[in-house]
Amino acid sequence: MEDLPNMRLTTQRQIILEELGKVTSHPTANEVYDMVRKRLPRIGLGTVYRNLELMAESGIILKLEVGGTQKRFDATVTPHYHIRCSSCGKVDDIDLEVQQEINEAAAETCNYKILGHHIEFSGICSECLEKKGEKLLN
Amino acid sequence: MEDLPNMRLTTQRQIILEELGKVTSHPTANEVYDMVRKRLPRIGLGTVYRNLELMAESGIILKLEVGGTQKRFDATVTPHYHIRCSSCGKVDDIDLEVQQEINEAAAETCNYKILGHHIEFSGICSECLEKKGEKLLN
DNA sequence: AGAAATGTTGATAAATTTTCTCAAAAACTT
DNA sequence: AAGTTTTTGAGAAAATTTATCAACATTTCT
Repeated sequence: MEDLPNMRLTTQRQIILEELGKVTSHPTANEVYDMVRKRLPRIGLGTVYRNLELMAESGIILKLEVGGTQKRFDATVTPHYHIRCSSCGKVDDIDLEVQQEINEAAAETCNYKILGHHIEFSGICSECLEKKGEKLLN
Repeated sequence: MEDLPNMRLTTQRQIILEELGKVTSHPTANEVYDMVRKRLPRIGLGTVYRNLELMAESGIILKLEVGGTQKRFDATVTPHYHIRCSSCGKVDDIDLEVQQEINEAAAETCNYKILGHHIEFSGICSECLEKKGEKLLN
């Protein structure tokens, strides 16, 4: 938690951040590990986990705890929603305006202090729709 | 997947369903296991996982893949939203009307076939707010 | 009712994902 | 450049979930 005093900019951190910034998918820690390993073959998986977690805590990146068993990470920190393919599990951004007003609506219905919200759509991506079409033709 | 032909109503299934129906929290598989074990001490954790999964697939209960590392289950299958305490991790229902119209809005912005959506609010529950207050006083 | 077929359980092993430990290495300070 | 603090990599360990399978239970078929 207390990582603001002396958070060092190591090669590992730079490259993790760069690689995450390159993709619009929302890779899991293990996928980031694979991406980073091409440039830093000796990096440890623990280092990737540790730094993704630290960066998420300090707000540099976003940690998505969406459907599926694994956490996913996103270099885009401006608020936006996601859609997850129920068939293949991939997660895309969805370009829908953020509805700040529902936070107030929510605050009235419960005694939580509301911090924010996230909307996750579920659907079938175009690739999987095509595959299903193929199957139906056979 | 193919569980419609002859899905038997065993004692284990009945009790899992009953215990899940008793609570408004959204217990994890392990919490359900603890609840059920008081009545069926010899039940296996695998049986609980297996049946929660089967019931979720057949639509009898809801599987929530909300924040946090564990899956949670809900005996209420009518659509509703959730709020998760960022401090203690518990999940409550939130009584906000379901916004069906955002599905159409989402459909226009991407080429997925939209199946649905879920909103997860994050906040601090009243218990945790109190605890924080106590800490500040010390 | 008894035999055969099918479905389920509990126990355990295994897989998956994430976190922890710690000596060595790297990055900052002075 | 020596001292201090932070980070790394490697591996062990923890936590959660899924798979395996023989024994048991339920249903179906004579």
